[in-house]
Amino acid sequence: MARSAVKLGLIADKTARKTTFRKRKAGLLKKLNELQILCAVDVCAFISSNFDSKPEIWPSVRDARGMIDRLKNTPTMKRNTGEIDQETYLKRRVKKLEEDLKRQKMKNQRLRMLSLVNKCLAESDLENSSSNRAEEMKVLLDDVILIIKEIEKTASSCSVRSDF
Amino acid sequence: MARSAVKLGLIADKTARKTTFRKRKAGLLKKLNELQILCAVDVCAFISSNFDSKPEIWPSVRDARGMIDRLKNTPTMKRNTGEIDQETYLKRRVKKLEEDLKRQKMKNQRLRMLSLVNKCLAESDLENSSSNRAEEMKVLLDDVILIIKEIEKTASSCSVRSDF
DNA sequence: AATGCTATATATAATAA
DNA sequence: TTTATTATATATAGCAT
Repeated sequence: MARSAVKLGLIADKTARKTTFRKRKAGLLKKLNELQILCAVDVCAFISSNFDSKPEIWPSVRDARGMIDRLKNTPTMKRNTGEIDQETYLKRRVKKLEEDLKRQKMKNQRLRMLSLVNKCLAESDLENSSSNRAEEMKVLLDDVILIIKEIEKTASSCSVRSDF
Repeated sequence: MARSAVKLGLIADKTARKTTFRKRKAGLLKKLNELQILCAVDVCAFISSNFDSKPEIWPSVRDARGMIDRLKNTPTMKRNTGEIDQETYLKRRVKKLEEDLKRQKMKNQRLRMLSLVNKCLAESDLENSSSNRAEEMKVLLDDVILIIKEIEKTASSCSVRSDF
């Protein structure tokens, strides 16, 4: 994004790739930090590369915990109680929309769970096994369990939009 | 980053905050995507806010899997092939015990997950058998099972990191 | 290999529609 | 309220160190 525009594809030269990686990773982390502070939202990211010996995990484990709490408490969407004044055509359209939304919700939940498992793996792989870490690990696993239970409960209810 | 520089702090006005959030979230996801493609690294991020009803989770399941694979292959210690004095011998014993501990921890994790999967499957079979909800649930659980298998593989081939 | 330095490419804050 | 348009602020690609 400077002297010349770069095409979106793997950078062939390994040295150049590593340089770009280091610069962009730094930029990305800065942006994450800004987003978190400016907008009061929770953000969590992992960057795994063979340039760094350890994956970058951002922000701290403690903050990641807060993030998980928020995910746990994600509210189920209010039902749309709109009156039905049209015929079968409209009903079908509504039904289809609801199905799409449900599918999206399931997908999101799968992703949430994957992220959590990912987090567990990262912790157990990367942190050495001091007792504190083990304890934190257990808390994380408990969160996974809660979310799985939540999936079970909400499988029959509907939820809302996603951005993409 | 435009008409004026903004100070790094919570944006007071909620409307402005939301606008900034949406824009920056989009920018961030774009950067994540670019970093992943340009540098061939695995990236995983999520953003939880009360502007969006659902937490933003990035990237796809497929890429999250790749991420897990990479974490699995996190470099293990260099093996010292030199002479083995008493200290080295003891270090190895300690290391072995740590490995055993870790393996046990992974095993416990696996067992807990398996137990949950079984429970979910059982209840999923009992309820809502008329809809394809059960089918969706099974797809979800298949993911869990795959992850568990990966964990299992990791546990059986893991070694403890040497750098502390 | 890592860091410093610009010229450009992008991101985005303020504004308009 | 969201979306489009800019004027600026930032990020960063290519080099030099």
